Amino acid sequence: MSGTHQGERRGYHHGNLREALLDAALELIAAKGPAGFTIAEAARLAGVSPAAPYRHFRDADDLIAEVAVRGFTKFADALAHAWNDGRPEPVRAFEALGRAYLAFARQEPAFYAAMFETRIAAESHPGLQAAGDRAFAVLRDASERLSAGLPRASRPPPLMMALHIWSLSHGIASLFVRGDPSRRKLPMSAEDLLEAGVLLYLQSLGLAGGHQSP
Amino acid sequence: MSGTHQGERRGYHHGNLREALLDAALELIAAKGPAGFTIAEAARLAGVSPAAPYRHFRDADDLIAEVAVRGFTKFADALAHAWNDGRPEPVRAFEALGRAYLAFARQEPAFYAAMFETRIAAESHPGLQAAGDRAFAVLRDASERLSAGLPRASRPPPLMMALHIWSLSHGIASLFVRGDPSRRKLPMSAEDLLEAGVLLYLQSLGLAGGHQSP
DNA sequence: TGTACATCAGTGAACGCGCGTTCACTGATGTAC
DNA sequence: TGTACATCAGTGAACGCGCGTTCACTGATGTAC
Repeated sequence: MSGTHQGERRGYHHGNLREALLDAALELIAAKGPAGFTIAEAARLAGVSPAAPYRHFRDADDLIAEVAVRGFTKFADALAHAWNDGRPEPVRAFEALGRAYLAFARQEPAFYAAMFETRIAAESHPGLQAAGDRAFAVLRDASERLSAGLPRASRPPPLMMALHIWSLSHGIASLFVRGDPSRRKLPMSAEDLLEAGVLLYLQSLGLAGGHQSP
Repeated sequence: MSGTHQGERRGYHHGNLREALLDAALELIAAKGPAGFTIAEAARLAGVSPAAPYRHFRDADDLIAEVAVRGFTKFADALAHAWNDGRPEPVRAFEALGRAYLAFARQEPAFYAAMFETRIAAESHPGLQAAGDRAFAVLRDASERLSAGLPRASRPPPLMMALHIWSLSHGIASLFVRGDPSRRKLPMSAEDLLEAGVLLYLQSLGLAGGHQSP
């Protein structure tokens, strides 16, 4: 994935500037937050004049939106892989999904920040809304599957269930996972906190019937 | 100089510049997000030269941290008022607490952003950590009260319970409540989403036993 | 196969801008006597 | 009560900086014939 790093100076034409700028943006966001990113510095990191990025992106928001789109795509893939179509067993797969959510926030803080901590209007960048929807769809599908195993009376709307789990995961990720100095300490790991929360939630629905999983 | 607010120009000395700068910061954060705030613009809004703020704040982070401290204080008050010491009845009071959480995020988006969407290190500003802790303590105390009413076997650690509710509330607030164009639409109100989530959660503990509250 | 030409992608210089920050200053306010 | 003086709080000019953005340009690449 690194793409362009070793001494393959290609002379006048960079050859892969678009990708190099997206990489640079990730690096800068990781180091200084989404607000610390500038087009000029990304160009410098890519070894290119400050005017060059304008051949590929309209402005900084356009570039960050593209980072967010790619982040959502990776995110959706990671969630789908963890859910694994409900195998080997829906409740366990659902817990794996939660762990994958936090793992992404932990391992890809720059993507996560571009996806959730910027104020770019989804309408202005067409693919963005769709990419976010694809990630959410994994959660919604998983919720539907879990819900289908319940007696009709105690069956909650799967969409609501997905929103609850997403909100809980995002809340834990943004309060406790990020490596920033401003985050506060937890008496347990974020993963354990989320898993306990999800288990209690499912328990109230009659799933995961009360056992404390080891 | 457009004059300050109502003709109370006090001449050379502003008289209340510190407060005026904090107000200006709130206004700017509300309009452009925490990243859009600058000392120079706050000075302009307060009708004062760009050097004046340095008599009161070391730099922009120092000012924003002070906004965050005041935000946490207001937030703690609002939560405590809603919880009302568990009256008239703990579960209902707990739901009121959740509504108060979202109401604050909705009505004071600038405070909320200063509190949760900036990257100021809590250690660098001494009062900040303490102010945040005071707000969280309301939630923790409420959780302790609820937990105390449970049979010892099914009693979860109150701290964990408070962290779950806080995370769920914060997740819903940051994903769905803010007035930004980037937020996505919900098929229900954020308040209803949170209330349903809290009820299901409490239900799993044996509280709020399964009834759908009107 | 070679050449002329079109298009593409990056250059480098320049500009205006707003910001952070410093400095010696000065008007206003408070206080000792 | 008046006056001298100290302290406080804001001024205004200045600086260096990095950013966004533009422009005519030019080297590199692709293609028609």
